[in-house]
Formats: sequence, C-alpha cells, structure tokens
Amino acid sequence: MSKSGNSYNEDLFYYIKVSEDEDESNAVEIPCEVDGTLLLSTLVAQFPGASGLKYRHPDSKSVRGIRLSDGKLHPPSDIGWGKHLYVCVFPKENKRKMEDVSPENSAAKTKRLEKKLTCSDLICLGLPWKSTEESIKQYFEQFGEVVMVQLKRDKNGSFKGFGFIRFATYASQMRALAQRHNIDGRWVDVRIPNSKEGVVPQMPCKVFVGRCTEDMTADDLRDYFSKFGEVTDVFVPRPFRAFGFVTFLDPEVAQSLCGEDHVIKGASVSVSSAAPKIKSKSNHNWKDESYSNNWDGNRSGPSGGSNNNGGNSNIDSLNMQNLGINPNGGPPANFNLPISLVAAALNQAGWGGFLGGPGGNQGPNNWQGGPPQGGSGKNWNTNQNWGQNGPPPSWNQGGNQGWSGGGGGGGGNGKGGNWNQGNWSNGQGGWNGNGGGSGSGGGWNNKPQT
DNA sequence: GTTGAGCGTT
Repeated sequence: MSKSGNSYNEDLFYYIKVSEDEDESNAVEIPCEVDGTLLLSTLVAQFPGASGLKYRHPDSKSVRGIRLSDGKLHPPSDIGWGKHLYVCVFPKENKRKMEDVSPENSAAKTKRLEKKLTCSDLICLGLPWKSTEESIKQYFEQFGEVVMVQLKRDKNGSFKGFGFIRFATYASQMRALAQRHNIDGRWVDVRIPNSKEGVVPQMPCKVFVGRCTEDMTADDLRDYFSKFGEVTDVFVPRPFRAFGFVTFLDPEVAQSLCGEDHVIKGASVSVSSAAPKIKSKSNHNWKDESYSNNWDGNRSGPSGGSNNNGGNSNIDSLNMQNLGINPNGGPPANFNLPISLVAAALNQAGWGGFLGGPGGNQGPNNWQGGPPQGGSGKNWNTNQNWGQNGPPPSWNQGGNQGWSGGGGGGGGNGKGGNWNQGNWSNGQGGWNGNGGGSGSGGGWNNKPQT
C-alpha cells in the first residue's frame, strides 16, 4: 500500500464511502473514475448484486438516488461526491450480497434472503478412484472457497466414485456448475443433487439484448456488460439478427439491467428479459416431430450438418428455448419431463436459484472424451473453451454455447447427438443460421474413460 | 485386488 517508489498513486483516485446499509461501520471506500463517475461495476465488485446508490441528504434528511446511465453513477452535484455515506441499492427485495450466501454469514438482516440464492450441496459424479477429500477440495477451490467435501464410501470404506461438495458462496457454486471438470483425466459431472426438493424459480441470469448492430460482436457485448457483473456467456447469432444474449453469473445483475437502454458502439441497444413474449399457440406437436426427426433420425454430433428444427415456432418450444432448453436439441429422455426436471436443468442452465428438482434424468452424464474435434469454433463461451473443458456438463446450459457459432464443430459421432445448435428463436421468429457449418473431424467421444 | 451409473448419516 505504499505509494513511494511505485507508479501506482492512489491519490489519483477519488474514493467515496459506500455501505451496504446506513451503518457507516460497514462502509468501504471505492474509487471513482477520472471523470468523476463511479462505475457500477466497481460498486458491484464490492457489493455484488447492487444496482445503484443512494444517500441521505444532510439538510433535507431525505434519501436521494444517484443518477445511473450507461453503467456509470454520477456524483450528486457539480462539486463531486462530497463526504456523504452512500448506501447501496439492491434490486427489489434482494438486499443481500451475492457473496454473502455462505452459511457462515448469517446476519439476521440477510437471513430471509438467503433462502433465495442459497448454496446447495453439489454432487460430483465420476470422480477418480484415487480421489481424496483433500484432492477434491483442492481442485474445486479454483472456483471459490470450499466448505465441505464428502466422498462416499461403502461399509468397507472403499470409495464409490462420487461425493458431495459445498461452496461458501453462490457465486462460486455457479462458476463450478457453469463448466465441465476434468479431474485427473476424468470428466466429472457436478450437479445439483436430485435429493434437493422444492423447485423455487428465481431470476434468469440471461438477458436479451435487442437492437444490436451488425458490428457488435460477442466480445463487444461481453466487454460492455462486464462492468455490471461477471458475464458467463454471450451469444450473438450469425448471420446477423440484431439481437444477442448475455448471461451473467448473478441473476440480480441480469434483472437490474432489464428495461434499460445502453449505448454500445454508438448504438442504443435495449436490454430485456430473455423470457419469451407469449404470442401464438399452436397445436403442432413438436414433441413428436423433434423426437423422431431430430433424435432418432439424427444422432450426429454437434453441428456438421442438418440443422434441424425446421420451423418449430410454437410456444412450447419457444418457452423451452428461452428457458435455456432446446426442445429440439435435448435428448429424448427429457422430452416428456415434468416441469420439475426442466427446473432442475435450469439450475445448470444459467438460471439462478433453482434448487434441483426431483427425478433422475438430468441429461447425459459422463460425456466421455473431449471436445469436438475439428472446426475452429471451439468456444462456447468466451471464458471456457471446448479444448479444455469439453462440452457442458448438462444438456444445454443456456442454449447458446455456440456449438456451431464459431464455425461448425466436427461432424461428430458422439452419443450426445444433436444437442443444441444454438437455435434460439426467442419468440421473434426462429433462426437457425448459425448451425450447419462444415466442420471436419470426428466427434467428441473418441476417448473413452476407463 | 476388480468397477464407472448413480444421488448423501457413517
């Protein structure tokens, strides 16, 4: 923290005092930008889930809100921020911090809210035989603090190959659920356990970004929206469709942006819920059609070919897709699942707050083998790379991994089949332009585990 | 001593 002998000079920054509540003892000093504004992302970094600021005016004693535009909080007067204590504003009733969901943090004021985005134990399937509590803990600590590891053993004490872990924070949990795990050469599935009861729908992490211009890339959207919170996925359909999807780690961040307009690359985009607008209802039986046409008929791996879902535009599929589930891409076993299973999937599909539903089928586990071979579009998410992580742990983590968005993966002969070719239709007419691709190379099941 | 879908008290 010494300023001397260091190019970093904290005097260059103006710090303002911010607290989660009006208790000044909880305050944290956070730095403004050189233009005097405070980035919402800076605020969120210290107070996850915060959507704005307010302060109590010393004279009027009333609470005043701080102006927010384009992710920047503006000082209340020409002379700047002054010495006020600024208090975070959280969306709706969620006056809690995302990182505070840990069982260790059980302040009374957050007690009620903990129920909403609380951590759950996670089951880890397919662990290497040689796993130990220590090794598993060590592995998962890359996602955040691990507060519990239990490896299951039989009466004789021999390891059964699975176990349970628990993170200290919901954010850590979501990070771990958001990707696949390779531990000692084995693909390990991490999921919400089926034993968790009570399906409590919460907020989606994904937002719809409308009025995109053609020059807006996924990276542009990521760069821009990252200032509001950690972005876990971005999807921009190609060919150009004038919209995109951005998925945040924190559903509260996602919701806080809904309804807002933002300027990106000089153009105004609109952020809204990724949930579909209910429009027409059709008696069309998509289940039969997609089941037979896509599943039984086409078990090639991702991309590579027929791009399926020829015009399923009824509401059921729209809903499914907007929930992060592609009815055409999912495995047959999931087609007639009750909503509880849909919710279970949503747990791992970018929605927050679902506490695993009952039932057994969460899609294929043990995706043996690595990522799709061939093709250049390995990124299903800018954070995550097929080359390292392989396909997602469950069947569709939000519909937009961009199987083929990056140029078509391999033709594939994997057992995963025709998962998800990014065919979001979002209620504005289906598009399927980014499927296909003419990737070469084999599937992603060519290296069975032992 | 082996094994590889699953769902937790021990």
